[in-house]
Amino acid sequence: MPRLSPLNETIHKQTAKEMIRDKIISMIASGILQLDDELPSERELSTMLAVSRETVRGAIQLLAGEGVVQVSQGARTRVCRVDVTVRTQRIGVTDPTSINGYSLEAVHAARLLVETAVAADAARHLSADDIRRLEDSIAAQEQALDDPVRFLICDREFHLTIYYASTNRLLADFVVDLYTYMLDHRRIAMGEPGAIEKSLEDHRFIVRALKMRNPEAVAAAFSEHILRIRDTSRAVDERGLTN
Amino acid sequence: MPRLSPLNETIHKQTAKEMIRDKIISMIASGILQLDDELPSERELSTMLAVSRETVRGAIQLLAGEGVVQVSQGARTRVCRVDVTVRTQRIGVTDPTSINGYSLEAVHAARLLVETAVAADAARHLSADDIRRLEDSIAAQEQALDDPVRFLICDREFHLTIYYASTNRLLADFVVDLYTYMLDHRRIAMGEPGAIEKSLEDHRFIVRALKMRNPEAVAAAFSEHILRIRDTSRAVDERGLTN
DNA sequence: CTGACTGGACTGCTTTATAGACCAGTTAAG
DNA sequence: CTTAACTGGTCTATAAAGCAGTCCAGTCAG
Repeated sequence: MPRLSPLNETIHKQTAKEMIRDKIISMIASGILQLDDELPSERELSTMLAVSRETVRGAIQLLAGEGVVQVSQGARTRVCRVDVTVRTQRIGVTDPTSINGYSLEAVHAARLLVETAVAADAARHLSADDIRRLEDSIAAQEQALDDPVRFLICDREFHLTIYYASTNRLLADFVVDLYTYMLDHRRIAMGEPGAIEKSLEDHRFIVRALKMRNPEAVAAAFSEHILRIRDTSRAVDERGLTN
Repeated sequence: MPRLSPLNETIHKQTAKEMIRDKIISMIASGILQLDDELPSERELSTMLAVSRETVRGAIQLLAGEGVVQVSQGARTRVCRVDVTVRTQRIGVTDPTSINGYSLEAVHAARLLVETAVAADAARHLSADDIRRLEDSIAAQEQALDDPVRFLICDREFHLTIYYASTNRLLADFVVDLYTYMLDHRRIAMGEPGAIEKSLEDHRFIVRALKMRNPEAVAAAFSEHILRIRDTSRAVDERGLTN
């Protein structure tokens, strides 16, 4: 047993407070909660998440301390910062070249391998309903060309619809994880001139291939999309190093 | 946001006691601790796992209650049952056709896609040291032909050595997860006549391809290995249904 | 036999989370 | 404008989990 010795791993204790904090942060990072949105009330959250109100309050206090939310007595708590990440927030280190300890290049490579396969599988099982949802998403993306955050929300809807149309839920969940890991980096990358337009173009191309139900074409289109994301990501990193 | 609504997920609180319990169970399930083996002493475990002795004692009490270990004052605690699973133990349901909620077929498909890619990458980066370790493992496997549990321990060493020789740690970790998920099912499958011999043969073939540093050959050999495992697994399931 | 180990038991303490009550500020409907 | 129903802020009492340290009792090998 030379490489793995489970006995020596220390356990990772996390308080309920921190778990709830992370849960709220991930809602913000994924765009479910947007800038200036109201959080559910403390009492609502406590029943939703099945913890006491004190615990919810603890989590919100942490978030307030980090400047992520603005609390004010009598009124609901509001989101006032959206540049957050679950993991980096917890560890306290922000390393733009790695996600959850994995290099960005590793994530790109994994997406290239798995996501194309998942998408190809989705091409075989996409329902008419799914296709309509994808087209709706594209229409929404066209309306969000100058709002990176809103665009990313549509982008998420678009990608997740495809992932969950595949028949292998294990791989779909894995790909969703990868996609979620990348969200913060994508938000930065979306600031690049032309990045949003290019993404939209890729999405249109992917939908066209999906409607033809041609797995190979879908895989190719997805591969191109991911490679473009990778190159943008590399460019941002390069520029980040010279700044 | 039609498919995911993280707000309604209840949080999953797990006490340190339970985490340690699961950790010990997974050591038993993976064959690191075998029948009649002694557990490390409570004081050793507490320093190893960085928790208090009380917590370790709590975990052991849970295990004793489930009949997994036998404690006796003065002497060390011993393993007295090995038919355990981390997940099923916790959920209380045993479904032989699914792992962690994913269908066995999904796991096989995922392995087929990802594991072959990881193995091919490993072929390009395998060190001489790794090759020696693989050959040692094969020798050990030859000595364990009539002991399924011991064989599986060697099998694990063999597979993990290859996984971690690849350059993409994200995919390697993923594949290790898949492999670990399958351990219980493989223990059952190893009872099939000829299963161990076939596996050993596959391993020899894989090592030959690895030594040639031929990624395509390695991928092909791995693919064959996984397909064989899948077929054995299917056969066991079929038989299980007719019983 | 004996001494060094093992698990068993107990105390005191801190931290975390729960449940419930009440106060104070906000907001929108009447 | 008034008010009633919300919101967050505060406080209590209680329970549980975990930690640290100590001492007891059984086991086992030198």
